[in-house]
Parts: sequence; C-alpha cells; structure tokens
Amino acid sequence: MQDTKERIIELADRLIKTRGFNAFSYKDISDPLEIKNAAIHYYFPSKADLGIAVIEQEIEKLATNKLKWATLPEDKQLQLLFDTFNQKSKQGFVCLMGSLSPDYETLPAPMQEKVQQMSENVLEWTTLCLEHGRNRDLFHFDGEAYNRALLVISDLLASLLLSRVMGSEVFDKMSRQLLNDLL
Amino acid sequence: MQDTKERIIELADRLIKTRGFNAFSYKDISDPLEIKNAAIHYYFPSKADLGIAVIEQEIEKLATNKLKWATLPEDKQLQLLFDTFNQKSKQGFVCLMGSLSPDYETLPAPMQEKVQQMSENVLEWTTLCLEHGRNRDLFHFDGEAYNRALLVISDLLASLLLSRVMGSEVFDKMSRQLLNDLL
DNA sequence: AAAATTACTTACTTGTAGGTAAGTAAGCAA
DNA sequence: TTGCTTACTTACCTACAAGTAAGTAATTTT
Repeated sequence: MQDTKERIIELADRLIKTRGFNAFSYKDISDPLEIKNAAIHYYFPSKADLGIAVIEQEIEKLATNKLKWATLPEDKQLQLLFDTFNQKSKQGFVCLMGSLSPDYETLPAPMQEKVQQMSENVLEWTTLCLEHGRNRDLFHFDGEAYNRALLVISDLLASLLLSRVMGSEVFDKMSRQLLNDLL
Repeated sequence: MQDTKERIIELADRLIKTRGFNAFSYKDISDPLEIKNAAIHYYFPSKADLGIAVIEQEIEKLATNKLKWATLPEDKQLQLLFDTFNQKSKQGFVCLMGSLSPDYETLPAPMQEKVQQMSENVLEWTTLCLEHGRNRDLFHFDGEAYNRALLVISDLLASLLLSRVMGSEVFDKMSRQLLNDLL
C-alpha cells in the first residue's frame, strides 16, 4: 500500500509540469486517486514536502540516467537527453526547471534549495558531456563548455515553454537546429 | 486620476514578473496603492482583464521599440534587445513570456490569445532583425532566420529564469556567449 | 491476546481568493 | 439646481485553499 504515496508523487509531478506548483491543489490529487486530502497530508505534511519529493525524484532519475548512459559516446548521450525532452513535448509537459524557476520567489526555502541542487546537477552533467564530447571531436563549439551547457539547457527548457504557446513544431525546429550547431 | 489605473497595471506587471500570475492576489496590489480591492475590480472586472492589460502594454512597448530602433543597424538593434533583458535581470524580473508560458494551460482563453499574439510579435521582430542583419553581413549563423530567432529568444528568456536560481552571473555568461556566436 | 503501528477517513478550522451590490463624495453638464 | 458620470469605499458572499485533531479498521509486533 506504499503504492498510494508513489501515485501522489507521480500525479503531483504531472500537475507541476502541466499547471505549475501554485496552480494545483490537493483536490486535484485526491479526486482522481479517490482518497481524501488528509491522506495526502499523511504522507506529505505540507505542500512543500510534496514539492520536495517531486524534485528529489527528478534528481534521482537524472542520476540514474547519468549512470546508465555513462559508457555511451557523448553525442549519443546528448541525443538521449534531447529524447527525454521530446517525450515531454509530446505529452504537453514542461520540464521541472521550466515550471519551478518562474515561481522560484514564491517557493518555500527548502524547495528553493532543492531546485538549486537540481539545476546544478543538470548543468554539471551537461557541461561534462559537452566538454568530453568536444575533446573527442564529437562536438564543435566555441567558448567554455559550461557556458555552452547553459545555452543548450536553456534552449531545451524554453523549447517546451514556447511549444505550449506556439505549437509543437517549435520543439522540432529548435532541437534540429541546436544539434546541427553542435555536431 | 486615471493615474490609479496605470499604477495598478504597473504593479501587476511587476508581480507577474516576480511571482507569477497565479501567485499574486488583489491584496498585493490594493495594499501598497492604499486602495480597496473593489477599486481594482472597478477598472478590471476580472483578474483576466488585468492580465490582458499587462500583456497589451508589453505588446505596445515592443511596437514602440520596433519603430524607435528601425533605422539602426541590426547588430545595434539586437544589442538593445539584450539590454532590455539585462535590465530585467538586474531587477530580478523574468520576462512576460517566461512568466506566463509555464502557466499557459491555467490561463483564461482571452489571456492565452494575447500571450500567443505577444510571442508571434517577438518572434517576427527577431526573425527579421537576424535575417536582415545576416544579409548585411552583420550576423553569421547557419539555418533559417526563424529557427535562429527561436533559439535566441529562448536563450534570453531562460537566462532570466536560470539567473534567479543560479545567480546573476549566469545572465552575463549566456548573453556574452550568445553574441559571440552571432557576431 | 494485547499493544502498537500503518494507512487512512471524518469532520473540522482558518485564511484568503476573486468577485459583487449598494452606497457616496466630488465634479461636470444641461 | 438637478441630474449624470467618475472614481472609488463599505460591506459583504461564496468558494476553496492548506492544514489539523481525532477516530478507526486492518495489519504487525511482542
């Protein structure tokens, strides 16, 4: 029956990525799962606790992929990162950073820390991927790998935001151009 | 006394750019302006009406800049666009698109339309600027100007989001690298 | 068999959100 | 000077948000 807890996190994750942290309520979770709102408070005393659980899950997924992809050539690794964003795009989701960073000032401090941690992890991974890939001549770009990582992650994040507003073809155009630039 | 209306729009604009549309309330406006919440409803019957007024103001500012900058060389124009984002960065604001697009699904339909209109305007302007600038050999990039515009606007938008979370040096690093790539 | 723990529900509370109906003081218009 | 408009305020309402205290049925531990 630990199942309920995971379902709550999973739904909260979707709600954050579709509607935003401040725009969903416990009712949006308790109704579809056919539980009472107090059941959510049983597992997550405050909404911040639920938010933190969602971010931690994302950080874990990232760590898992990092390990799973570690032996692949860097261009393949980057392609797999793009694939995860493509999936989000098709589901109409934005990424967690894209959803939580605009609301950053309204988030409780412990959530802010987790968001920071998440952003550092993503940036670190992407920087190393680009740097090693360039060393092996798989990527071609000017400037420091960290700065390039900032731009790449920004483009991926914003492609999901713009796709929402301007249509899904935006994601395809952007990711194609981005890969063209790097390869 | 039409002053009050403009002050309401101005404050709403700030609140959207610092806390997000769903995270501010009429009290956040009525308290500092020392008016009652009903005074806001007098000018803007619903919160959506206020949101629309804010977006329309932004669209007008864009049109004004477009005219004001029309005679300058395209690299100067782009630099001025970057400057407006730099100002936002220093004030701790994100741009309107960066704030409203994550909440897009939760916005009332008339606001969604205005957000679309705004995004189209920005993209059109940036596309033409890049295209003409490349024709005059002021910019150097591969691919269609529209696709490049998507990437540039994405980077600017996301630079403000990431700066919030990771610190203001992120904006400088990104904008410097971005300009380096184009010039 | 008794005691404790788990996984919830029932039934609230408090706060605040957006929104409205009715009133009013000041200015302008006929 | 009477009436209309403007720019609000007063005083509400309803809905719903997050959160909590107390209870309970089922399982697990001792």
